[in-house]
Amino acid sequence: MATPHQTRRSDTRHRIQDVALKLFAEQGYEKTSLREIAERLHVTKAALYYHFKTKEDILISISADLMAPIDELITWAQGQPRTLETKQEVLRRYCDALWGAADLFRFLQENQATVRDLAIGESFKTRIKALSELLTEPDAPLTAQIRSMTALFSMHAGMHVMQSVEGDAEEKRGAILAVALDLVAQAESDLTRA
Amino acid sequence: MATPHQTRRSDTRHRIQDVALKLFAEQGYEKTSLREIAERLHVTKAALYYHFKTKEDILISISADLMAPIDELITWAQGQPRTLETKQEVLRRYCDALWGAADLFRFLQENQATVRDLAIGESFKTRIKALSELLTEPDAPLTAQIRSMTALFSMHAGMHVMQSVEGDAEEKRGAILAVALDLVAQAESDLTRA
Amino acid sequence: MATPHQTRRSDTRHRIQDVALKLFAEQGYEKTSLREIAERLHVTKAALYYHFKTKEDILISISADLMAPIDELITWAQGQPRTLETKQEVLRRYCDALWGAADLFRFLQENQATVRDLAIGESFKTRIKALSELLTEPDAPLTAQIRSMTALFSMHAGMHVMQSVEGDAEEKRGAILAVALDLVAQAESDLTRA
Amino acid sequence: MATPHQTRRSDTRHRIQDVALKLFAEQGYEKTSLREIAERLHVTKAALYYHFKTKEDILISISADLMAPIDELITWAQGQPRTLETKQEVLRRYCDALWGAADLFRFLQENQATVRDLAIGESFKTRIKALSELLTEPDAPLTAQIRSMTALFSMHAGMHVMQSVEGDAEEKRGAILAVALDLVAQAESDLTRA
DNA sequence: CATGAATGAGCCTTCATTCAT
DNA sequence: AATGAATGAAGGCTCATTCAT
Repeated sequence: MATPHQTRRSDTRHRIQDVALKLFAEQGYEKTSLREIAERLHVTKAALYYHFKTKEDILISISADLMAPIDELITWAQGQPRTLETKQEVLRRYCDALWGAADLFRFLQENQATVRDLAIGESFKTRIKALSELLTEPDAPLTAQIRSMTALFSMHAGMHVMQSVEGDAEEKRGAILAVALDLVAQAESDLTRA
Repeated sequence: MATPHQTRRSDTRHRIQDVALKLFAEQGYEKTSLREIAERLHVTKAALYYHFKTKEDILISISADLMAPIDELITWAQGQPRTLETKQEVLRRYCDALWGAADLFRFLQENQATVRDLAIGESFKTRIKALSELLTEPDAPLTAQIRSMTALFSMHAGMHVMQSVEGDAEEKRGAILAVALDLVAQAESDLTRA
Repeated sequence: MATPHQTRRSDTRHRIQDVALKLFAEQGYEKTSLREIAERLHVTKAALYYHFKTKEDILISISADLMAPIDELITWAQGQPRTLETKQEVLRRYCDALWGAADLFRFLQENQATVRDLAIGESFKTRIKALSELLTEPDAPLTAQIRSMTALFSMHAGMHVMQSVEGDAEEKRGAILAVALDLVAQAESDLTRA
Repeated sequence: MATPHQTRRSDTRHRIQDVALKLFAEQGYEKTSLREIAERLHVTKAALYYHFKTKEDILISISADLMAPIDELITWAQGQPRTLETKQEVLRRYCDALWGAADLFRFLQENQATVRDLAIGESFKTRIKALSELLTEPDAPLTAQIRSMTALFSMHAGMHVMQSVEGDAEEKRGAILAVALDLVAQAESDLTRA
């Protein structure tokens, strides 16, 4: 039973984030103007600036919130032995994280050119690198490395691309994960074979 | 034996296309202004409008030129039996096409949000769909379909992402292709197993 | 024996005035935003509006406080005989007043365009006029009038400009005053010569 | 008989400069918006940006044009012996330059706070310093230095302030110059006396 | 084949100010 | 005595596009 105050307190702030992310994901970052965001919320542009310093700041705040699970995942994984089982658990958890913040990740993937010179670009790149380092060793055979990276990226691609394929969403997600798990397993056997 | 006129005529046109594609790929479509393109070529913005009707038209013309190999590939494949061998040859040729027009495909991948409501968006989507239909059957098990799509998209991703992995470019390209070929092979055996 | 309340009450008010004057003098009136003033004081903009009706009102209140000595000087001088000795004493006292409220006068001089359509513009102009009438007669020869005005303005200019000249601050101030005193003396002899 | 082309060619550019300087001088730099300038010229804001890169650029271009005589004066004077006669000639010419670009100098004086962090601020400061070095020696007695600087600044002040004094404009200008000339003469005799 | 000049729409951002609490 | 939230107006600037020459 939250007090009305507390509830309303950051209400607008959250609504801005929600609408912004929705529009950013739907239309792209540059094509979404602050005017549009403001209008959807029935506030003025200036109101946005009360809550956020800049347009980019809105995005940063969204990312900071939604990226947290990824960070936790990375931290957790770094404390685990680098076994196949760990790697597969990383993928499973990453899959959850991805689907849990689908809009943000869709945005990140579809706006790479834009994101590249925004602050969150570097921040995202860093996480991807950390993840890929958890899945593969720098001295592994090339093919193994590529299988691992493919496992990672197939999940990114899978989120939006597979919409053309018919089937239940949950089922598809499961299948995507299964393929990814298979890929790291193969990568692992590349290692022993080499 | 082209007339000097003809030669010079397409010269500027081509230079515009080259510079535009370079900038589109480097900075993104929206962040590249016609002013910038014109300045690099030491002509005025108005000159661009002599050669192209709109900004988008520049992109369309580039795409029309560079997409031709893909169309040929699709046409060729549609006349072949849908065997594993054909599918793998599709991937091999697609790999060539991708690396042959790397800037364009990099652009397409990094500007999806933008491209989506440009004419070339639909045009590209159509080709991807045609390709994926060549690689997989709609009634195939989900996992097989996903493996095929992953084969396709891993090559897209591979173009830029693998730059962080050390190794000779040609070698990496070979490895990426090998993994993709392997994926369709697995997809094929999913079929027989089902 | 001020009550604690009273003491604290004017505390914030004064701090606002201090910070505002400092920033106005440093950066100019328009380039100093209320946000900036508020931030320096670790209060909100709205707090400023508790103490002052408008931005201009802050300036007016500052000016009202710091201009008092000038008013006293004028009142005093108007009761004196219009001798050279009086005029020189006016300059001496004006010099004190100027240095005593250096920030304000620096602000007034460096923001003339702005000040012109603020209330204090007129108020300042009135005082300058009063002062100049104390130093010179309307029917005096042109040169005499100019010497008197120059005496006045040289002190304004002197405050900031002479910082490039090396030397002890007090010494410079003395020299500036000396030159000014000399100028009115010359103005006076212009009179008798005419 | 200029060709219509040549005449019209930079017509707009010049008209922008004229209107801008007029408004800058009348209202101040910050209080003059590009919208206002554009409206007076019956063009759009964007047209201004065709001719000038930024608002500040308009000012810079104006200053570059109107400051030329000052630069010439400085160059000339630096090639002359540093006699009293030279110094007085400097003042005479400076007086001409000042009245010839009265709007610009009025602007500079009334917008010092603003000008300070504009490019032309430094540029103006440099010239003033050059001029003052022509009029006075760094090792001269303080009073002499102040008299020289006062000579210089009295002319600045004189341009606008003396409007309150009645009398023919030309006559007033002559008187102001006379007082200034007198001041450097006195500065010079301070030297020999010391 | 290309330019010079201009436009209209729109963008992000900042500001002084208000008002209920 | 002060704040949190919001507003309306405006500002400088950039962009794709047009058109007469």
